[in-house]
Amino acid sequence: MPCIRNTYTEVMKYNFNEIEAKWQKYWADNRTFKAANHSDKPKFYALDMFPYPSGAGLHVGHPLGYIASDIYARYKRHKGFNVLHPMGYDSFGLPAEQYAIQTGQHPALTTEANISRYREQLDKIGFSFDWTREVRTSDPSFYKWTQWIFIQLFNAWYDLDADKSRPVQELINIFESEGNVNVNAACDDDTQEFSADQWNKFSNKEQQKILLKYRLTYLADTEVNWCPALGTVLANDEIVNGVSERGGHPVVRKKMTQWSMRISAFAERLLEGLERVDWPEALKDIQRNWIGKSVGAQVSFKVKGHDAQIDVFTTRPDTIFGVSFMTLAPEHELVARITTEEQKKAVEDYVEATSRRSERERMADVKNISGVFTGAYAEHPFTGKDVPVWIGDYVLAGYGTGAVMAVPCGDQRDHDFANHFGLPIPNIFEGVDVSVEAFADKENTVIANSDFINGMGYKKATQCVIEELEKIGQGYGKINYRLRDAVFSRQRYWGEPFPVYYVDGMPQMIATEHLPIELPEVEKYLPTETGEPPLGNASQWAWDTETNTVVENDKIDHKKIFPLELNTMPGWAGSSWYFNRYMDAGNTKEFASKEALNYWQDVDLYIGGSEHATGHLLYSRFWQKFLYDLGLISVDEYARKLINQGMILGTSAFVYRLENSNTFVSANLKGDREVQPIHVDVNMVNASDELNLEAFKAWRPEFADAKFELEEGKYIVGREVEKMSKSKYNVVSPDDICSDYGADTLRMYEMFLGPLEQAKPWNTAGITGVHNFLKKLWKLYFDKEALCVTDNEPTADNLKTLHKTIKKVEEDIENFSFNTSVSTFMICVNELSAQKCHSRAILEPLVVLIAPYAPHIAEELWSQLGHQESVAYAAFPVFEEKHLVESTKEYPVSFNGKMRFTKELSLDLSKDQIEEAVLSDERTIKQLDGRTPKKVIVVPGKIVNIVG
RNA sequence: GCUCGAGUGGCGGAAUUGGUAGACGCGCUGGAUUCAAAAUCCAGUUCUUUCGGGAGUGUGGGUUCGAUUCCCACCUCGAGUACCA
Repeated sequence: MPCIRNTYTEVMKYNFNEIEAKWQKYWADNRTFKAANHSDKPKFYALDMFPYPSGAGLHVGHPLGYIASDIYARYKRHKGFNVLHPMGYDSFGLPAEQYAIQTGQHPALTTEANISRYREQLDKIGFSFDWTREVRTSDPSFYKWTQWIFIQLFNAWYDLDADKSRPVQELINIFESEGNVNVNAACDDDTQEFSADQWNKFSNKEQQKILLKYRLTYLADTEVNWCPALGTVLANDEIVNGVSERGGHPVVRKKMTQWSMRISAFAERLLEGLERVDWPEALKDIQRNWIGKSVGAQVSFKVKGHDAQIDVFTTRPDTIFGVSFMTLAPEHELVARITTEEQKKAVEDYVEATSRRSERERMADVKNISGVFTGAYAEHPFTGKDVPVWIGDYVLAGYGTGAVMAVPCGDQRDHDFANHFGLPIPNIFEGVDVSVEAFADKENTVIANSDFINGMGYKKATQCVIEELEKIGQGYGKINYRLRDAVFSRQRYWGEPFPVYYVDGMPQMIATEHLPIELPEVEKYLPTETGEPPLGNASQWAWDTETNTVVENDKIDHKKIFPLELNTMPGWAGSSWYFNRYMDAGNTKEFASKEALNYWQDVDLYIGGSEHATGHLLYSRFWQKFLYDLGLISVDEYARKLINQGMILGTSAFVYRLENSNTFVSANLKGDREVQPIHVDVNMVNASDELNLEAFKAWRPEFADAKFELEEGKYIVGREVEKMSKSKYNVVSPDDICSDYGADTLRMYEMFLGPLEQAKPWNTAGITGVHNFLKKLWKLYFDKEALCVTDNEPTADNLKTLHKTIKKVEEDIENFSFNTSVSTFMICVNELSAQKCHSRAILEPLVVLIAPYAPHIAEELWSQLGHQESVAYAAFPVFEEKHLVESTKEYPVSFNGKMRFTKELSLDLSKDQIEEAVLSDERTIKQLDGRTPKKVIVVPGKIVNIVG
């Protein structure tokens, strides 16, 4: 028979599992967090970077940012805002496809399963997401619009005069009436000039080819980063240290026909926009760096004996009289043309040798200087002197013009090259020795031996040289960007298909009303035997222009039925605009309605990792500006404020095996002995770093008969902070924490670990502090029997504690200093417990204060206090200064800046009265030990400092 | 190499515009309660000390009545980038 009394007291315990399940169900049933697209309230859009749903599930590091944004979103609801706080999945990607290759399981199935698992985990943490707006990038209803935006990009060009994107039809109109002579557009470098007449006479195919040179997404032969192991190309931001970011596979340069995005057209605006957003300075720096703006000049050198010129970009036109040779990249198109007979063999060998070297090898030996003389000479634009033309792999084909004017006295690489090959190093600097190293200090430059710019500084000389170059038609001022156009094709299956088919080799867009073009079924997810992307395996992947449907490949007749594009879009396609989709996620007619876009405008708070600095966060800004240019959205920077949450690191545990034995030595006994550290699962180690020996023996067969050297009967593991990962056995799952301590404890502990932006190690041992705090909070409301909240008038101390807390917590949330507000709550509850406060006037506002952090316990307490509605929309308590007013101050009294004692004095006292009171204190007399103070500093309300 | 950022107890970390360094929590020590344990509660916990004090926020200097905070130089660690002309 159950014991009634016992059950009754059980009820009054803080039963977090029951409470959390109850309120999670309540929120879901009542759609508590569904946001309306119309409201009298001010709007607030709190966004998290949506996750890729991996098979491993979430570990405690993942939700950190989500918890922070959730606290902020909940806080804003209390503050009377209409809050949009959505979540979704970036569900196209490599892992699901790699898994499909291994198992044959369709990526859609694994993705679906992973999403369910993620959702389950997220739900357990009690987020206030509006799930009615969920998006998945791999869902046809979503990627329909990704394809739609792609078509808009195809149908647009960049007008540099207007500095915005415009429809291609307008460009065609210009071509028809005046050719391209007056067009100032972002286009391919090899675009030739033509008149209206010429344009009108071009064949349709020729016209299409020319237009591709202008379109914002275009098909072109490009040098790409080919990763053989992954069987696909990679963008620059997907390569780290010369190997693929995912998997660390080698990457080689390869020329391929690929879709590219003309992001370079937006370089200046991407730079400028950074000035207007509240993003971390470090992140802005990374983007600025990546865009890599440099101001200088383009200079043309005629090649002697050839009808050719070498264009170079230089940031130091002022040093043009210091040129003693030129260097071309080995891949430079002029190399073959201008090389003399005598040098031909050497040059060809060198070009051949460098092309065979991988990117990584080239990077690895930057110290080795290599190059070959072409035998050709260029003509200095001012002096007319012969300038020998060399090739060398320190010049990159992909930057600037792929050629440099070498000024060995002013550039260290040129200096090294000149030294190595015995080339002259003419000095054009006043009072500087350049025999040992180059002089690159612009600020202190005084030009000499340089004709019309002698005696000038860097700035003036630069300006003069550019003017002179323009006069003789051999150069002009130019700004160069490091930012390259982004390759947009991937030779993969699990990505958005392009809405593109090919007629006579030219890409054609499928009309938008026929979107989405859904991914076809394939038997194998590997490239075809002929090396085509996986979509080449699809038997039904052709476009019928009459029925406007996807049909069988064998029907292709190149008259009415054409082959479809075999590449798919990269991972960053969907994430480049998803934040706009949340504003109107269900819309089937538009990517989002005008009303919704106008109402929500932009993201007020965006939280995510800084690893997306040069990928997602740059591409999405580019797409936003493009959509803005077309008038489709009303803001050109989509995220006002961005915070990078720091990574939560794992605390790995190690055992130490003696070399060539099966004996494990406790951490403090290893001494100088040769030991091999081995990761052990952190779940087998307790809070005191003590290893569970039985669990360890059972962990793996080879440890079954392990022997141990123990200290005081215990095996103590070594600890090290590392990235949290399966292979390091240091992963902690939020599910376990939720079931052992509850979601509210998890949320508060994650915040309590430290500042949001900072990387910090996870250590489950510390969680009891936060958990105990919640139990203590609970006890303010319940004694053993029942609710013990009274209607008694609060005391002055009660009010002081409450209002101190309101003030601090509000400031902390506004400053995203969530760790300190958790401390503040602890202090508050400690004080109220000591005061034995059970007054409703205090405890009710306290529930609202803590609700953003610990929403489940807050809902339960709120309802126990008699409220029928959710606490989620209760007004945030208002701080009242009057409760904090003090009449006295505990003054710290310092001697020469060192605090020695404190003395309580009335705050009404004047400076002189304070000084007198302190000087007459016996402790002062003792400290001074007979000396006379030289000076007494009194800051009323703050400190007293006695000097002498 | 260049560009950022960070160094505070055994640990995670606090400290408004320069004004009581180490809040809060973990861990540890002692105590209460308990048959015992868990749980809970109380006290202590930077180092050093001859118990008067003395030293102390990576190191060395500087500004100031007073510096974790501002300035200069250096050291260490982390991140980004990598021949960018």
